[in-house]
Order: sequence, then C-alpha cells, then structure tokens
Amino acid sequence: MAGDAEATRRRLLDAAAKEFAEYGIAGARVDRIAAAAQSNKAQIYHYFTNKDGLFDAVMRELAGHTVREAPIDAADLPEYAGRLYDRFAADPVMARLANWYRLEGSGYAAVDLVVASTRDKLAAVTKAQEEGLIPDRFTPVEVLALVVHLSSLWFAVTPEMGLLTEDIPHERRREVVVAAVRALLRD
Amino acid sequence: MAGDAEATRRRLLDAAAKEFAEYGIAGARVDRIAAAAQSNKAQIYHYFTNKDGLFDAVMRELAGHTVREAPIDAADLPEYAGRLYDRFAADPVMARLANWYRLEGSGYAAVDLVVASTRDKLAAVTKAQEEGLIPDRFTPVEVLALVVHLSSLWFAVTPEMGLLTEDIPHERRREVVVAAVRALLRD
DNA sequence: AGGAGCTAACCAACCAGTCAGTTAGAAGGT
DNA sequence: ACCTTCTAACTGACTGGTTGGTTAGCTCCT
Repeated sequence: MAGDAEATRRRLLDAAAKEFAEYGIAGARVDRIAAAAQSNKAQIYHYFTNKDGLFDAVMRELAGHTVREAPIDAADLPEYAGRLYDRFAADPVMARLANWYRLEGSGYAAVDLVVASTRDKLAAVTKAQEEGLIPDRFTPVEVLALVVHLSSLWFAVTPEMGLLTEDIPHERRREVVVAAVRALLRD
Repeated sequence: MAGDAEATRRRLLDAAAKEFAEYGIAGARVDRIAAAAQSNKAQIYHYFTNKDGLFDAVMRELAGHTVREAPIDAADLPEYAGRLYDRFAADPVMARLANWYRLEGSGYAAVDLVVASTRDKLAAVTKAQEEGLIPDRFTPVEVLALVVHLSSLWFAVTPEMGLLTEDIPHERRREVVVAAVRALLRD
C-alpha cells in the first residue's frame, strides 16, 4: 500500500469527488477525504496544494471524461442528449458535482477544456443548422443550451418533485429526454 | 430602531436570503447575516432557533411567494413556464436559493406547502391531458417535470456556457422558454 | 546514504451557539 | 407630574469544538 504515489493520488481524487459531490466545496471536509482515501491530510496538501486545488483537479478530470465519452453529433442531437443522460446516470457523483460547480465555482477560472469543447459544439450545431438539419426557430447557442439543459432533467429535480418521479425507470427517463429534444427540433 | 420585533425579523430574513443565495447553507456565515441586518447574532437564535431554522424560514417564505405569484394554468403550460421564468428573472436571489435547496436541502423535510402545490399542479395537468389539451406522449409527472425544468433554463447554465449566452436579452430568453414548452406539447 | 512516500501530532483561525447584562418603553400606583 | 416595576427587544463578550493547513520525523526502497 505504501510507496505508490500514483495510486494514492487516485484514491484521494476519487474520495474527493465523492465528498465534494455530497457536500459541495464549503461543506466538504478535508479530514473526511483523507480518511476515505485511507491516506493522510498532509498528502492532500502535498499533491494538490490546497482544498481549492483539489476541487479543481476533480473538476478538470471529470470534464475531460465527459468531453471524451459524449462527443456531439449535431445531426442527431436527441441521441447526443441521450448520451449525456447516460453519462449522468452512470455516475451520479458527476451530476451533483456539475451542479456544485455552477453555484460555488464562479470564482474559479472556467475549465479551459470545457470552453474549447463548448466552442466546438457550437460550431457543429451552427453547421448542421446551415445544412438544414436543424430548424431555425432557435439560434445555435439556444439549441445547445436547451439540449444540454434537458439532458440533466432528472438530475435537477426538487426533493418534492423527486418524490413523484422516483419510480420512473431508467430507460423511460432516457426516452423522455430523447423525445423532448426530438420534439424541440421538429419543423 | 429598537423595539420593533417584526421589523427586525424581516431584516434578518432578507439578509439571510441574500447570504444563503450567495454562499449556500454550509458557506453562509451567521455573523455576516446579523451584521447585514444591522442586528445581532443572538437575535437570530432567538427568532429562528438555529442556522437550519433560519434557512428553513427563508425557504418557506420563498416557496409561498412563488406558489402565489405563479399559479399553474394547465391549459396554457407555455405561458405558465413563462411566468416561472419571470419569477426567477425578477428575483435572482430566489433562483440561486432554489438551486442550493436542491443540493443541500435533501436532509430537510420537504416544504409541505410545495408538496401540496406540486400535488395540485399534477392534478391539473392530469385533468388537462384527459380533456385532450395535452398530448399523451408524456405522462403528467413527466410533463410537469419538463415544464418546471425548462423554466429554469437560463438560471442553470455552466459558467462556460454562460459566456456564450450572456448577451441574449430578457425577452428573447422568455420567448425561448415559452417556445420550447410549446414545441414539447405539440401533437 | 538519501530521497520519495507517508504519518501523527500540532496550531491558529474560525464559527455556531450561549449568556449575563443593558436599554427603552409600557403599566400602574400615588 | 413623578417614581417604581416589569418586560420585550437587544447587545458585546465569550466558549467549546471544528477546520484548513503545517511540521517534524518515520519507513522503506534503491
């Protein structure tokens, strides 16, 4: 167990992702992360400088993962939304983290990888619209915002609404997201 | 200044709403709230028992406001989504608070007023669907979830996407929300 | 020997919550 | 009018526990 720096870093990152997902940045406890990773608090500061640095590392990795696993297909945005939904569903930690990032992360520099990827997506949507694959009721940015937002439908419900939706099975949830995007983009 | 209990309570609630909206529950500082309300920390504990009690009071009031100001009209859900959007847009504090509540509030008992209001909304949608005013592609819960979720479209964008959407004017944002809901509910 | 990886113990700052006491005004007696 | 009593509203100073961050030193491998 001792002596493997890379493995320790991994355990710390994983534990941090869970902790941040559960409690947010302000609510997360460095001691808990160290304990959950079966490591030590000082190691966190050695590898990640400070709490913010740790959060940053978690977000950066997560963004990379998502960008890689859910490539956009502007010709089939409903399916793209479905893939984003899959990604959220496969990793509930990630869905919450994204939300925390939105609320607490405004001070942080926007993750450059995400900025670049967003630019690419926008270009893809613009091109598809010019080719007539997407109706022009909405501008490209609007389309992108709608698609991304809809893909997080089931991960952004209030506790009260959650009581009513908890019985909806996986496949149906995905269907709803895909169908909703399809409906938006019909002529 | 001294001796007006009701006024003091108000100032504390208003200051708390702002503080919680900015920093969340874990990040909010009781001292800052007391100072901003030009009151005293002990008063907070006198009126609201503890930090959680204060957050609860803030949420309860907010929910009441929203339920009252944005009554559902199941026969015209696009316009209902528009009203919800208006409410968010008119009070940015409230938009953020709702988000914090989703993430941090799971431990809290669901606000009963909201539970009741959600039940009513669901009944209204169900009835409208039976009357053929709403297509049956989605179940009533799904429709409600979609409409509510779409109304928060512009208040749930990532910082990265925010850079691209910040120039979209108010009226257009509202239009997008309304048009999106309309598209969802077309036959 | 020496360095990379690791740990227990420690510290200063911070923060939710408490408490003993003060102020301001109302009520009531004379 | 004046004094006394009572009370709701308020306050500044304090506390006990927590938290992010540090440090001195240990272990193990080459």
